Amino acid sequence: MKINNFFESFLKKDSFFMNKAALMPAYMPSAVVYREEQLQEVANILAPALRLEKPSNLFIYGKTGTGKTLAVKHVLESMNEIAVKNKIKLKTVYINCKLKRVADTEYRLVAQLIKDFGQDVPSTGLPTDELYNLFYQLLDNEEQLLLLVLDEIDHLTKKIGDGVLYNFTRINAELKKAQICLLGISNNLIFAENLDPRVRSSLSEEEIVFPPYNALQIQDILRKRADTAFKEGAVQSGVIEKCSAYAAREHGDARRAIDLLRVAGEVAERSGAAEVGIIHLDEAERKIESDKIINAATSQPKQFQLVLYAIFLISPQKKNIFTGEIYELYKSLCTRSKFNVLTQRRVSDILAELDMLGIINAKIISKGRYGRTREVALAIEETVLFKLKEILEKSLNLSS
DNA sequence: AGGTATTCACATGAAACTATTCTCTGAGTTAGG
DNA sequence: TAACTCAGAGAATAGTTTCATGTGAATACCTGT
Repeated sequence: MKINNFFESFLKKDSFFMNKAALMPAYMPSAVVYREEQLQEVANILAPALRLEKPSNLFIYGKTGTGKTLAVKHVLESMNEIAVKNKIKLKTVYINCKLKRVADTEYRLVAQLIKDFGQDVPSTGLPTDELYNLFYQLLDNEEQLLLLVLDEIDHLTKKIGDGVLYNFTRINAELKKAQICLLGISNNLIFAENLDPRVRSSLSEEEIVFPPYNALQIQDILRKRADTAFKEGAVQSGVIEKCSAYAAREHGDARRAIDLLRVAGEVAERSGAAEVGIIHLDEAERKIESDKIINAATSQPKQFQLVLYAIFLISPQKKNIFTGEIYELYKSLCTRSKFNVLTQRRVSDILAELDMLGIINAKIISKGRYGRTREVALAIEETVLFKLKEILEKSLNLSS
């Protein structure tokens, strides 16, 4: 009954949101603003594709939330439109290499490509070169040009090296009828430096850098999104300004600003406030931070959680913890709760990964005569720590 | 005192192994003609 | 004889282990003054 009442009043109370999708990460606005220059450049470079001449391979750099993906998708879309209208055999494929279990290995990348050509391949069991062969056949059975966008390409090479890219750059030589043009997108500005020189030179025949947005631009972007997302008058004045100031201070990350605004809206709505105010922004920022960390921690495998839990246990007494101490405690935790014990080698890697996730701060120090080790400290707030600790205890079902 | 050499406690790298998931193949089995 | 079943071989992948090598600076050990 109580629940019923709750839903009733939930329905009656009208939401701030008109179209929340406009603040979701997947949203594609109809126009890209403040990226005209880059947009034009991309278009210039890719335009020959419409005449079925292979454009230069293109490489796009820029930090997160600078509109790279958006701009490229826009260009692709309009090229597709024109290609369809004029019956040009141009095919564009967009692949995000970061997506786990979709395109984060060589095999899966090619499998994904084949899928885009309308064929299905098993997720495992076949040799990789068979996939390549199938892909060649599909591609080469008619005269066409493939525009292949590899988003977050740095993740791919970090994980499996640049051999794949080398293969792709060489494909053209083997194709008879079709042509393939590569377009890489990377968040990492120095990504190409540790790439095979051959790959680098052929991959980045052209390069475009996307600069961060400045505060005013973010503000404008934000306001446009907010206009579609929120109902009239739902957002207090000053909120958008503050929100964009936050994001600009970081590094001009528009996505973060948009997330922040959406979460602030949700927070405000849940707390029953009359409109979205500046207080909600602060809370939203905290919530995003803590959600991110809790999410990261709980989605890790059990062994990671055990290591993390060991750190939790030691941290109240000591500020700087060393690998050895963590490992000892971890070992006893394992035996006590009947998990198998991993080697110190592995735990060392796990610590490095926890550091990457931003859950701990690990610094490698030398204690001179007393060896070299990681100096580990927790990187999370008290409140989050408590919550996380509880969750871990439950999921590992150990207490005390 | 000043300079080298040691030494610790891990870090870092490479290769190999394990378990799981999946396909493909061919031998053996079954059922229908 | 065609269709079916099922075990075994081969792949891809994630997570580890094993073995080998690297490393920064506090100490131990010299050395000459």
